[in-house]
Amino acid sequence: MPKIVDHEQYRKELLKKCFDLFAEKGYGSITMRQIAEGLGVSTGTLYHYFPSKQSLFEQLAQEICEQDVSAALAELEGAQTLQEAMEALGRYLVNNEDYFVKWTYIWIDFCQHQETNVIQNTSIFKHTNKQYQQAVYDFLGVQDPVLASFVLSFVNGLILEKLWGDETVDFIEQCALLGKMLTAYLPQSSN
Amino acid sequence: MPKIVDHEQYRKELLKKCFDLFAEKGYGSITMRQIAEGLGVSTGTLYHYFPSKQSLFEQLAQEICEQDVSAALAELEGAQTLQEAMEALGRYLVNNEDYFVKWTYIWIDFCQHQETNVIQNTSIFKHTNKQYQQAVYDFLGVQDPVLASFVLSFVNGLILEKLWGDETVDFIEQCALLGKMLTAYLPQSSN
Amino acid sequence: MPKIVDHEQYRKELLKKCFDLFAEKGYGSITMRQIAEGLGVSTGTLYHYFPSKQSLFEQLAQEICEQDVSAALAELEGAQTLQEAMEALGRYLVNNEDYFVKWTYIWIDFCQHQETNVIQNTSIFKHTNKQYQQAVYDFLGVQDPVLASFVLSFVNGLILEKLWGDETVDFIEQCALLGKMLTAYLPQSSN
Amino acid sequence: MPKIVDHEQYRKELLKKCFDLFAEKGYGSITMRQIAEGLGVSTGTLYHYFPSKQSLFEQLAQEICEQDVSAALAELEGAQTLQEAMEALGRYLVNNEDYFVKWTYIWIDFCQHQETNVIQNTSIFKHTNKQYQQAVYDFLGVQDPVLASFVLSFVNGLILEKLWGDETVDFIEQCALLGKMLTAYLPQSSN
DNA sequence: AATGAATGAGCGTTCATTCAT
DNA sequence: TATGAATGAACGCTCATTCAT
Repeated sequence: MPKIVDHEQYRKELLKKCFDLFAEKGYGSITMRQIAEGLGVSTGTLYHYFPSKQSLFEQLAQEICEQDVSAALAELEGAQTLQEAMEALGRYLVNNEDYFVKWTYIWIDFCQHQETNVIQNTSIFKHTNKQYQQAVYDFLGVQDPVLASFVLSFVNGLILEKLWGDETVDFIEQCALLGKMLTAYLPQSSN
Repeated sequence: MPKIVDHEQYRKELLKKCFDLFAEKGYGSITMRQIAEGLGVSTGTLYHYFPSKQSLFEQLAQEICEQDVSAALAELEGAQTLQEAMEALGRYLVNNEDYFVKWTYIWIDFCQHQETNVIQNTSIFKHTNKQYQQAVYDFLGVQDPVLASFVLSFVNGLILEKLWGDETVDFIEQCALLGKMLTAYLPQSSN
Repeated sequence: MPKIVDHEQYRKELLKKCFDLFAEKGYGSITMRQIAEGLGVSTGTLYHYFPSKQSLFEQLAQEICEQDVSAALAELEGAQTLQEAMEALGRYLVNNEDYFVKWTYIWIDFCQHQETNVIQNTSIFKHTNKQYQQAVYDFLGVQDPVLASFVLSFVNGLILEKLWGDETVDFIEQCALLGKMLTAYLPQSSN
Repeated sequence: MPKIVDHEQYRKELLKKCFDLFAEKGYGSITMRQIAEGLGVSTGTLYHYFPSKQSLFEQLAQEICEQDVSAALAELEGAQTLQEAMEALGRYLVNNEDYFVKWTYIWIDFCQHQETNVIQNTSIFKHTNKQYQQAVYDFLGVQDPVLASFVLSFVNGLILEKLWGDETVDFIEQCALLGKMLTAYLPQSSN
C-alpha cells in the first residue's frame, strides 16, 4: 500500500505547515485560497487532502495537542518541589509565549466559528480537552481535580491576558506566585 | 417636528438589545442584517443610529463595562475576610455565569476581528481594561499588582474554560480554593 | 400672495448655495443628506422645495446659465479687433478658471447620470445649450455657425484639458493663438 | 490540469467585451453584477480575472489607448498638406464618431469617480495622456506644444459637443475649417 | 493526483426618497 | 412649514466549495 503511505505522509506535512498560516491570521480570517497558496498547492489539492476547512483545523488541533502535551511534560519533569515545578512552568511559558498565544488565539477563533451548542459535541474538542487536563494532573502529581482545574484556568487566563495585549503580566512572576501560594496551601507537598 | 423619538434614548435601547444578539452568534458571525432584524428595524435605521458595526460594538462595550464594574463592586462589598470575599466572588460568578461567558465570548470575538497591533491602540480597549483592573484592585483591597493580575487571570481563565464548554469547572469550588490559597499565603491578611 | 414670494425667494437662496456644494463633490457623489446639511436644513425641507435631486440640479443649471451668459458678454464687450476679443476671452477664462472647470465638471457629471438617450430630450439641456451658442454668436459678431461651433468646441476642449489635470495648457496662450489664426483666416475682419 | 482556459487570453477577451458594457452605462453607473451578466459569467469569475472595478477599467484603458494610437496614426498618414491631413482627421472622426464619443464618455466618467487630486498621480492616467499627446505631435509633424495643445483641445471639445448631444456640429466641416485656419496661419507649411 | 476556473449567496454599507409628527 | 427617522434595494466585493479537465 505505497500509495496510502505517501498520501498520509504528505497530509501530515501539509498539516504542519498549516499552524503558522492559521497563526498569522486566525481561523476565521484566513481563506482556503490563502492556505493553499501558503502551502504551495492549489485549492483543489487542498480539498483533496482535507474535506473542509473545519476538518483541516480539527486534524491540526489533534496533531498539535499530542505534540504539546508530550513536549511540555518532557521539559517540565525533574522538578523536586512544587515551587521548582512552577518556576519551570513560568520559564516554559515565557520561552514559548508566542506559540501559546498563537495557539490559544487560533483555538478560540475556531470556537467562535462553531455554533455554541455544537462545541461540546465536537469530538475533537472533548478529546483534546481531556488530554490537556491529564497533562496537568501528571505535572502536578496531584489527583485533586479542583486543584488541576485551578492551575489550568490560571494558565489559560495568563495567556488570555497576553492575547488581549496586556504587557504588564509577567509569566515568571505569576507562576512564582502560584508556587508560593500552592506551597503555603499544601505545606506537606514536595511534588 | 420629527417623529417623536428621543434619539439618544432610543439609541441606548437598541444598544441594550444588541447584547443578546451579539451573544447569540458572536461579533464576527452576526450580520448587520440579523442585528437589524433582531431589533425590529431596517438596516438603514440601524445605520442611522450607529455608523458602523465596529462602532456599534464599541458603544456597547463602553456601556456594558460601566454597568459591570459598579454592579460587581456593589455586590461584592461587605466581606470581612479574604475567604468570604472569594466565596462572594464565586457566588457572583455562578449567578452571572451566562452573562460573563457571553460577554467574554463577544469581547474575544471582537478582538479577533481587529488587527492584532491595533487592539492596544483602540481607546475603547485600553479604557475598559483599566476599568476592570481598577475594580480588581478595589475588590482585593491590596495594592500588589502581581496579586491583582493573578486573580484577574484566574477569573478570566475560569470563564474561558466555561466558554470552551468544560462543565467540570465549578466557580464556587475554584474561588473557595483561591480563598484558601490566598489565606495560606497571606496569613496576616483579614481584608 | 406673500407666502409664494417667500417660498420662491427662499428657493432661490438655497439654489445659489447649491453650486459650491455640487462643485465640491460632483453631481453623482454628493448625497441629498450632504446637500441638506450644507444648506443648514433637513432633508425633508430640501424635498419640500425641490421634488428630486435631478430637479434641484436642473433648476440650478437654469439659474447658472442665465447668470453666466450675461456676465460673460458684459465682460467681453468692447474689444476692437478679433485679436483683442480673443485676448479678453483668454483673460476671462483664466480669471474664472476654477468656476468653469467646476461647472463643466458638474455638468458632465450630471449627464453621466442620465440615460444617454434622454439627454437630448431634457428640456433644460436643449435650452442652456442654445443660450451658450447664442452668446458665442454675439461675442464673435459673426453669423457663421461653423465658426461659432469651432470656438465653442475649442473653449470646451480647453476646460476639459484642465479638468483632466493637464497643467501645461495655458488659456491665454491658447486664446492668443486662436486670435492669430482667426485673424489670418479672416484678414478683413475687424470684429 | 485545470480547465482548458488560457487565463491571459480569456482575460483579454473579457476586456474587449467590457468596452461596450462600460459605454452603455458609463463607469460609475454600471455595476459589477451587470458587467458579469453582460460577459456571461458570475461575479466571482469576474473577480477571478480582475481584482476590482477600478483595475478592470484601468486595464481596459491601457488596452484601448494602445490600439487607438496606432490605428489613428496608420489611418492618418499619407496626407501631403496640412489641409489634407485635417480633412483626413475629419473623416476619421466621423467614421469613428460613436467610438470616440463612447470612449470619451467612459473616460470622463471614470475621472469623476476618482478623487480629483488622485487623477494626476494615477499612472494609467499619466501614461495614456502622454501617449495621446505624442500621437498629436506625430500627426501634426510640428514641434510647437502650444499648437499641439490647441488641436488636442479642439478635437476633445468637438467630441464633448457630440457627447452633449449637439447634432449641429459637423466633424468634417470643423476639421476643414481648422485646416484652413492652420494654413492661413502657417502659410509656409506643407506638412 | 492535481489544477484553478467557476459559482452565488452573503457580507458591511449607502442613499434617494417617504411620511408621521 | 419643517423635521429627521425610517426604508430597502443595490452597491463592490469575498470565499468555501465544486468540478471539468
